Amino acid sequence: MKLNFFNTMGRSVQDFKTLEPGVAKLYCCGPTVYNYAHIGNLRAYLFDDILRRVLEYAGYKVDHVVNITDVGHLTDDNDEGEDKMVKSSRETGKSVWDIAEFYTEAFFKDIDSLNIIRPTVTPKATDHINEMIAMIKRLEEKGFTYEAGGNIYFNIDKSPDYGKLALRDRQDLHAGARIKVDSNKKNPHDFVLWFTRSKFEHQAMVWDSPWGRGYPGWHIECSAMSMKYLGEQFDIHCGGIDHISIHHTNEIAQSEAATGRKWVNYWMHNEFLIMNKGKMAKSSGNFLTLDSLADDGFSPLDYRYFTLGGHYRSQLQFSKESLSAAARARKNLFDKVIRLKGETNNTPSSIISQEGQIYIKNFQEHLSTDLNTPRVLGELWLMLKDVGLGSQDKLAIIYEFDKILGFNLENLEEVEAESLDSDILELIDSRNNARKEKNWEKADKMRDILLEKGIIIKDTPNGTEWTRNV
RNA sequence: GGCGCCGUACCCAAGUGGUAAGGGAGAGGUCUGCAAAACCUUCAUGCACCGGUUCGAAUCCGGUCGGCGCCUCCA
Repeated sequence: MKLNFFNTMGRSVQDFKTLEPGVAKLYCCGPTVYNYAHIGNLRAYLFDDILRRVLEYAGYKVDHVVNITDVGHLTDDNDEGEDKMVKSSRETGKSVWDIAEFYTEAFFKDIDSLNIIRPTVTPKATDHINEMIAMIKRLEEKGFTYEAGGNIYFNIDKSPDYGKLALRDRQDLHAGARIKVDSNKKNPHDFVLWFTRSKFEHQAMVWDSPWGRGYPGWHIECSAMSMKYLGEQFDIHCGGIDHISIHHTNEIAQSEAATGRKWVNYWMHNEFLIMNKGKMAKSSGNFLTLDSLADDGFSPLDYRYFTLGGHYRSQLQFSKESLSAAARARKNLFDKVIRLKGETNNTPSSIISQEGQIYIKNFQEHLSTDLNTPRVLGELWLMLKDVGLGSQDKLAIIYEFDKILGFNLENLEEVEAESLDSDILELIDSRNNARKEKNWEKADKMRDILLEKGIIIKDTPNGTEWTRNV
């Protein structure tokens, strides 16, 4: 299966070829673990998951690395801002290390509940300080750094093609548009590799280094850890669209300066989730977590379905209304799968018919054309409505699609008929007696009573069924 | 100030030169004592607006209006 992805480097859809045949090396920027991930953050990891699944579907062995940033960085846009980890620590009374551990666990819990396949490696920044120091030394030896005011800076004027990812000329850069430029910098866009003299007090995490006790700049961790786990060159680097101009630009500058050659072949960036006419952001309080969605009765898989309905490179409009639509669609899909399992005695076709193969072919085309998951969902519904297709074929095709969609439909089971309280069973019994007597008024009244107790009644030709009103 | 993206039905959202996918909601119907579920049918002569190119434009070009993002940590 041939894959084509939009590469931010070059801004075009390009054929995907790996450096090493059959192996795809993928690095995705991960979370800073000072707070819960909000659903906008999670959109990025859902995108990573689709990408990873498609690569595996296409036959690649995937080395998937996601960093855990447990070193704090700037909180916000004013000079009085403090380290995020320190801030969280102060507010909760826990140590920065406990904060990091707590939110790292929360992150894994979130991605597990979204059916995101765990990355092959999830390195923590604090476990790789030595690798970062080694890389800074390498840059220092090659003359890309300078020391000023106690900090070590990367000199972007030594990188001729600085800004190539962001498509910007140095001259166009308007530094300090919103913040004061660090007066230690030779070029306003130089960035810190190692801090020893932070303007922020109470830096809780510090390490010894050749330049003094301090802590690393933000960008260096991704360069150091990706190279450790994937090598000095690898295939794909992804992250949010906001990373293009600064973080990834700086990662490229320092990585290629260190090795003297091209670092990453494909750059893939996901767009933002938009809520209330603006991006979801922790700092503005304009954000929701998976848990807060659960409070409104949404399952994590509802959110997974929702994000699949939009293309990863388009902003996605979030609202309770749009999520409800996705939740409804997801439920309809699951119901349909359960019914198909019943009809086929849980036996999908081992060989899909000629007509069915068309859907598989379209499915693959949609994915190989820059991961068009909205079209995959469209294809799925067309297939399900196709009267010329047998149930066993449909089930087999669904399972094929689900390798990417990731709803774990093969293991989907009808909710076990839990034992009901005897008083509810009695109500159902007596309602059926009322129905036999054609006492509809009484029967309807009892149905209302059951509904109040959270039981939905369905009278089918095979008898009365009930489900819990979830 | 610089850079980038976007504007498609009630909502979400595909489609980037050949005559508007899909989902949700809504409407009508079959079935049912009624309901629910299921199934069927229906739902944009038009893609912000104005010009232009073309046999043909939601799609390309120019302009106008509106929205979002980045240039600061940030998915």
